[in-house]
Amino acid sequence: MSTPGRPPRASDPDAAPRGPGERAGLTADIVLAAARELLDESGAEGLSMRRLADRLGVAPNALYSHVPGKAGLLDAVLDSLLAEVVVAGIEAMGWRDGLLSLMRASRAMLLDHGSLLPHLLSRPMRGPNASRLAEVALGRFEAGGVTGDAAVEGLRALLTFTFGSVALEAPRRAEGDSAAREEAGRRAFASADDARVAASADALARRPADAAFDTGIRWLLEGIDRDRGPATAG
Amino acid sequence: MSTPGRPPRASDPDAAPRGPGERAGLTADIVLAAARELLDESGAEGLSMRRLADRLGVAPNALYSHVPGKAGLLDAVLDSLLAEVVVAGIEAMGWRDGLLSLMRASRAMLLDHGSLLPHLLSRPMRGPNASRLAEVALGRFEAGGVTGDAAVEGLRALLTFTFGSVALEAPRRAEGDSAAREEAGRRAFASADDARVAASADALARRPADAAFDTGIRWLLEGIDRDRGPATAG
DNA sequence: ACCTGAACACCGTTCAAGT
DNA sequence: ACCTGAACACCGTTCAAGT
Repeated sequence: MSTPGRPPRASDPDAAPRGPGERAGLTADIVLAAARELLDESGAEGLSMRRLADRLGVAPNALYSHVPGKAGLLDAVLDSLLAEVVVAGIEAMGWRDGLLSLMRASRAMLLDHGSLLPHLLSRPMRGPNASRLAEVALGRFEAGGVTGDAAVEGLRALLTFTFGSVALEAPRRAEGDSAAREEAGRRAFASADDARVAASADALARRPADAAFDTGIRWLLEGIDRDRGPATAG
Repeated sequence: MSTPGRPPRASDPDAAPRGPGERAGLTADIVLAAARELLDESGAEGLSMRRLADRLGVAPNALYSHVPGKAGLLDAVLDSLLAEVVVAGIEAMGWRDGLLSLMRASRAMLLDHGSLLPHLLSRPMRGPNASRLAEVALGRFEAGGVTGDAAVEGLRALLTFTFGSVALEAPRRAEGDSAAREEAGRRAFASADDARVAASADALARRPADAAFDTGIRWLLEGIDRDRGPATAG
């Protein structure tokens, strides 16, 4: 029971097949929304142009009327995810606590979409939400008396650690059966030829706790704080 | 003028085509060496099973007699690259300088093979050379009075920063015309709605100096040193 | 401008068969 | 045990053509 009027809507399974020239009613926003659905369901590996087109009920190449290509689509998906990174009341926190909270929130979002990290790392981050987050971070540095190039270098160090953390953890979270894998790792380390590795097999195989992330960020913030120069204490 | 004796060697273009059952003379080491050649020539993107088989003069599926699959092959390639990470005289250095040198050397190797980093991050590092490097690092921590779980946590923090650094820099080094891209980034940041981002456009667009890596590692080492407890100073 | 059909040039891996 | 031939189930993207 599809509606009698043409053209048929995209993704309507009852619709008669479209011929060339018949509109499917796609827009860039519809494509982006469907891409995010597909991403949440099956990760970045499952997000292909062909599967996306299939879901929208169009031919694969129809997407290229609304999106510049796969890389550009993933750029848009990533920026829409960055929009969800928000730390309420960050201005009321101390500057170091505020930056820690911001990195925690970014890490949490990225861990939820870990399969997208390779793309994030390989592309320049210039979307509006990346810019907004950088602005918030630079504002917190400023509140702590860190300005100019020092703030940019500090921010880069925090992001380096944050991205490294997600890059190491996301693939392990994506794999199921983590207990069995951890045990396999423990045995592999324990049987190594290297004495200290064998002795620390348990710790080496153990997945890092969230607290280890906080600790690393705090070490960096401490270093940034000290390099700011002791004269500026307020 | 190929040698009259059969079976023809792999990768000999003059050889007559082989039928099923005729040996090509492959071994796992030959496959690994050819994979490293292909990697150096065209990066991880150019390293496909089919291209590798083509180079060796065999059918694509012939590789599966010597290698468990592409992931296992890349594991072996990575471990063979880790074998080249060596810091001469590391025991004579202070423990912190030794660890900094080790991270620098690891970073340099990974930057030279940046296209392999996604695979490194997505797989557990359990090869013999990964183990050897972990042993060296744990030995340096021990020399500094950091032992047990604290040493493992410290090493993980250093690797998190190192991998993050390579993950952010390698894609940008792989792209040519870096001056033009940097200028494009500068303009994008300068025209952002966010005031601090626009004001720091130059610094944000600038590629990080090698010194920024050293600084981040030193901050982490300082934090590790302090958390070791002040009583153990030697 | 938006969409279809068909094609191009690839992937990694598996299965059956030959020696 | 080692290799070939053929196939499966995919990719992203481009080109020409239709309305």
